[in-house]
Amino acid sequence: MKGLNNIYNNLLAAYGPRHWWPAETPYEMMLGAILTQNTSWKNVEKAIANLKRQASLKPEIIVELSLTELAEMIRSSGYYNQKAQSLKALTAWYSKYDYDIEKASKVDGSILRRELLAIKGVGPETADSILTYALEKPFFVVDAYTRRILARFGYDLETTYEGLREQIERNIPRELGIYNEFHALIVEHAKRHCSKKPNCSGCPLAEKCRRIVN
DNA sequence: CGCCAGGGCCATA
DNA sequence: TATGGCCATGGC
Repeated sequence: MKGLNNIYNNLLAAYGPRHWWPAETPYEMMLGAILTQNTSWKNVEKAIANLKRQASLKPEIIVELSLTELAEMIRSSGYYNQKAQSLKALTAWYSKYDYDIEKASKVDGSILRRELLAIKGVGPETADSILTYALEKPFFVVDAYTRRILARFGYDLETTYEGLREQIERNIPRELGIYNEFHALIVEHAKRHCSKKPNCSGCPLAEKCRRIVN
């Protein structure tokens, strides 16, 4: 992936540091990762606002809620029955560490990743988001935007999730800060200039990035 | 009306 | 391993 670092630097220059993830606490970040699955962030914000109002967004309160109550609070995020169960399962996992992100972070990253992937409703993207943005373990977060943008710029990409993640990780410095910003910048850029329809007209970086890659 | 949004699970071949 | 159906709201 020739020039991937250069692509990153151009995105950073264009948009500045994003300082992700948009959440006040690690627990809020983790729930947000579930809620945003295949769902616009706008719909997630309403769900999070409800959880703050009605459960103070505390795991000790979430565990006491019935599935029906929880589902109703997150209704706006879609798939609310499945996601309510996923939030419960994730919270149950977190309880092993006494709802303490510092305790969880003491565990090796690859072990945490296996634990997260064992939770029903947590797939590779959600796991890597939680690892990077809550647990501070660097695993590059691959989402639909990542694949679309890199393909649009002209890279030849691995087809599987793990394949693409490792391909990217081989081509940028293995640093938490880089992983954190790069993924956030990709989302920012995609929302503005990389819709599903291949419309690169109007994208301020399209030409430059294609030159870097080719 | 259809398409899309910061996926993942499950059944099937 | 790679498709296909399913989950579901809200914005456009």
